[in-house]
Amino acid sequence: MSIEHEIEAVVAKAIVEAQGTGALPVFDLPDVTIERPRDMSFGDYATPTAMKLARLARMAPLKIAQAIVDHLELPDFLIEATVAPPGFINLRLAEAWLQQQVAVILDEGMDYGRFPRGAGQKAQIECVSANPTGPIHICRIRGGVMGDTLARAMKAAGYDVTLEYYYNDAGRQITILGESTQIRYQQLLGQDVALSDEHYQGEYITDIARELLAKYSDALLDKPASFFGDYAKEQISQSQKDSLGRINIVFDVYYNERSLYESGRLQEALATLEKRGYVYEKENAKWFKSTEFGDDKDRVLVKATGEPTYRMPDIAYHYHKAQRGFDIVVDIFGPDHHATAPQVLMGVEALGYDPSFVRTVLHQIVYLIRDGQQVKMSTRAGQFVTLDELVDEVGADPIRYFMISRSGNSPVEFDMDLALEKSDKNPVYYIQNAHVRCAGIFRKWAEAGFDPNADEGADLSLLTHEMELNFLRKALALTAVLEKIIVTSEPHHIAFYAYELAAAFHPVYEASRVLHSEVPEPLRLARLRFYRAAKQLFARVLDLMGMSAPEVM
RNA sequence: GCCCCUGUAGCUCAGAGGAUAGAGCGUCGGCCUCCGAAGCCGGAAGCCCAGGUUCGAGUCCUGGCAGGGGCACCA
Repeated sequence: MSIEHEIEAVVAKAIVEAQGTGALPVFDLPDVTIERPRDMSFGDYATPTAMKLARLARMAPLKIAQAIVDHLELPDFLIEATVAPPGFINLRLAEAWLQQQVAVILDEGMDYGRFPRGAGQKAQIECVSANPTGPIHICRIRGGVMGDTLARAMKAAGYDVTLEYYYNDAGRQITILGESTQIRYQQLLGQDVALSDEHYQGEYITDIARELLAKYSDALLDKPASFFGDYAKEQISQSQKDSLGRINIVFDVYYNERSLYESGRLQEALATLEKRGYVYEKENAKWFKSTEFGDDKDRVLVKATGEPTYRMPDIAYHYHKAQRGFDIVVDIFGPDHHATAPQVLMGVEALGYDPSFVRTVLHQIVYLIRDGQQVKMSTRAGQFVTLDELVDEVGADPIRYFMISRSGNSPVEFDMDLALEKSDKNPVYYIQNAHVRCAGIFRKWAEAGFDPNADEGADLSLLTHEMELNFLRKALALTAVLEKIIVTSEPHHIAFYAYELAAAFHPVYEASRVLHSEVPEPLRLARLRFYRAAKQLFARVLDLMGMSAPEVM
């Protein structure tokens, strides 16, 4: 449990106690909220509960606050509770307990900040879900990083998380892919054929055709376009997986649309919708009465040609998600899917499920900036920067960081020049440098011939520097940050947290020296312990972001 | 026309209904004889407009204004 929740419980208990002694009138307890005061001088935590209770209790907020404080049983981690106008209760952490966080961080290691919110719950996060027709667009990569980061937070909260990628491996797009590859293949063999505007123009198609030529020479000339489509699809899908792996995104499940047909789930979903009376025929097409769920017009499920629209498998897929028993499903959609997301939920509802287990997370576009200019991209026209190129150019860490460095509701400007910058201007370096600086201390310490584990059992009560304590206060906030990410489905909070943690660290590093000659020995060892914990914490936080924690840069 | 997102410092953005609205970049000014200055410290500078809800609104509601995205029997 986060410390905030522990404090909530303590305050709630005090209110009940106060009601028991008659210091407060009896009323139903509303939620107690705990926050960090703006001004640190007020304390470490605060609650505005007394002000919220004023109406219920018909008392002055200050009096309520005082009554609560009078009945407060301070746990060992709190040293002081005070009342401040207009009715805040401010709470202060015990310094000795704070110092012990160093030991806790080292004890818990890569589990630091864990909490059991999701224990026993199955969660699914769906993201990227790009079709295997070309390199993944940078916007989808954003969704992927958001999804993976959210998955890491949810795992820290004990959820059993399935990271899932849904893709269309049948239908029109694959047909066009096959034709494009076939035409390139024929061209390589000197035939006079040309791509139409509809075909994929990218160089990667020619690469695949070249591969086929090398493997099979001209033996494929009589193969149908579908052969080329299947081959290209496999190649592209594999390279998508490889590319995503390079930025530490590994999906647990690749769910393909074709399986919805093969398993009969799509047909079943459609039949169920029909049975429930949400489907009608018009102009030879089957329409979904989405207006009954608030849509502004009904939508086609099955075209006049007999082919389902993309909407039908989407609904069937979510039908299956519901059947698979996930307690929480998170769908991450880019700007091109904002409008269709609600329709899927309407489908789920029409199928008889409460759609509230599905949370849709929307995000805005990504602009790629190079030399101060926006790089224009178009998949079909073959103009794009691929994920591989991006990784080659700036590395995985900046991609991971910048993709979650903004709220999903804001666009991301991915500045490749900034990503490469090796200075405090680049938040990626700024954060990782904190880890590097810690590593440097231990490297120097070992090089000087000292016992590398000399800090074991150090006296942590010597860590009295205000900046050290500030860093530990920040460390303590990790659980609350993770919880906020899960509650709001907004993974960007971890990026801001990491930066703030680094910003709390660097002043310590400047002020609280370890290896300098004038530092007394017990203090040196305590500080060494502190930096060991700091290093561990940065490794933990970087891992939560899917980033590396380098020893040197 | 309808739907979604966004208007916070010169720029890019945080801000879970609470106290004096926070960062980064830029700008101005300080700090290296010992662990990475790849860093630290300090200054100036801001909530689109109008109503409403609330003890309390950057935050919630309504209406404007402005910008972005989307409204296919494409995915």
